[in-house]
Amino acid sequence: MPMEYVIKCMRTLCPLSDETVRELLDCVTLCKFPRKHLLVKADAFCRYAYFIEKGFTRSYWIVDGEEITTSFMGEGGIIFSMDELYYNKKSEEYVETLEEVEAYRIALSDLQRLWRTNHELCYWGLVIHQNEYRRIHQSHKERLSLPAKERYEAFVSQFPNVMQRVNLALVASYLGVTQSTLSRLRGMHE
Amino acid sequence: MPMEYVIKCMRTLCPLSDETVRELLDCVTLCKFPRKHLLVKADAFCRYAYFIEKGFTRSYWIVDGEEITTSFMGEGGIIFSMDELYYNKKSEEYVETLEEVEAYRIALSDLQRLWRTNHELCYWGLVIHQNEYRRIHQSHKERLSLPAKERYEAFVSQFPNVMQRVNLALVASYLGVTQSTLSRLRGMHE
DNA sequence: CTTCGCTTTTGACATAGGACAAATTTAGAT
DNA sequence: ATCTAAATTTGTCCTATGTCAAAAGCGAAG
Repeated sequence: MPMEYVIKCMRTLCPLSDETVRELLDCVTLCKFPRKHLLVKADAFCRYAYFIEKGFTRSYWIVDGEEITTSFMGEGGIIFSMDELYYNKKSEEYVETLEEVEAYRIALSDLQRLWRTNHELCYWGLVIHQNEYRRIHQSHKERLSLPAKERYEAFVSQFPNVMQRVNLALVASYLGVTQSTLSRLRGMHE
Repeated sequence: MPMEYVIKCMRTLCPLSDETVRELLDCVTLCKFPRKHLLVKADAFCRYAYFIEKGFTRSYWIVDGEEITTSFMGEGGIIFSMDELYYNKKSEEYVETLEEVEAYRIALSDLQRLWRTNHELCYWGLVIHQNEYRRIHQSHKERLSLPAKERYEAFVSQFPNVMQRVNLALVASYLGVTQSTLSRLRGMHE
């Protein structure tokens, strides 16, 4: 059955009738991408969102030539350009695969249409936005109130597997410190 | 007509039929609050969301005795505790009025019910979450990539009227600097 | 097993912004 | 106008983190 894992994740968030799932499946194509593939490019339209069935990605900006990682996304997650989906503008962010990725692709126009016409999917969209909003709000708080070392520790306990799967520099830019500083931080205390 | 301004704002975000507006109005009560009133308290349930018709509020955390302002909200905005609305947990944040506020109050349970039963309102909920998510994501980027002075300048041009309406310390904690630093920053260059 | 390239660690020094306290300005009350 | 409390500015010193560059470490390809 296609989208098994993705659908399971969606159904943990809110109820979706079989009819709704069928509607969604009608709009979806399975794709495979190699490691280091750019799913979304800055300053371009991408036209699709991706439901990750397998693999791992990161989103980042380039500011003054520096990459700033803004999020990591794994199985069950959904990838898209906010600028494009919300405002029909070119993306400001990149999204790249960190491993080989299997994902279900959906046209942004279909996703928008489904949100407008199908209440269940609209509610699911609301719920993922709520969760994401809460998450980013929390990390905002941590950035304002915790010193770098504790932010690192919070990161490790929130994403225990990520440190093994990606290299230091990416996590450093996610935490808002330099790679050297992060290296020193984790050198301390064990 | 009640909720004139609020409804107008909502309708700039997405279409709402008169029937839907009536449904919403049925759940809503007008309230007035004095300056410095706590609309939402941390570590407590508040049970309501507020549509601001007139006035100005701020949300904040208290971390180690320090207040950290996380957002300002004015006319047309909606106030609620994420923890409570999303997860039925006690609020972690405070929300206080910075001026006299007129707001329409709705029970969180009614808001949740409306989102579940009324597609138009659910879609409106999705849109406000999209916008808020985009905004916080952007400010996250600024915090990671801009030095304090430029973040201050970005703040001033984004909320030109806020600096006049609130005192320095609140903006400082919003920007993640101390009051003295912010004072020095704006002293520079004019 | 050696080599080449990538990643991480370490070192020396520089600096933005923090902490704390005092001085000054501003704005309500009387 | 005057007094008082609150808000802002300023001074001094301090620390966490940045910058830049060099040195290790490590893993895949020959």
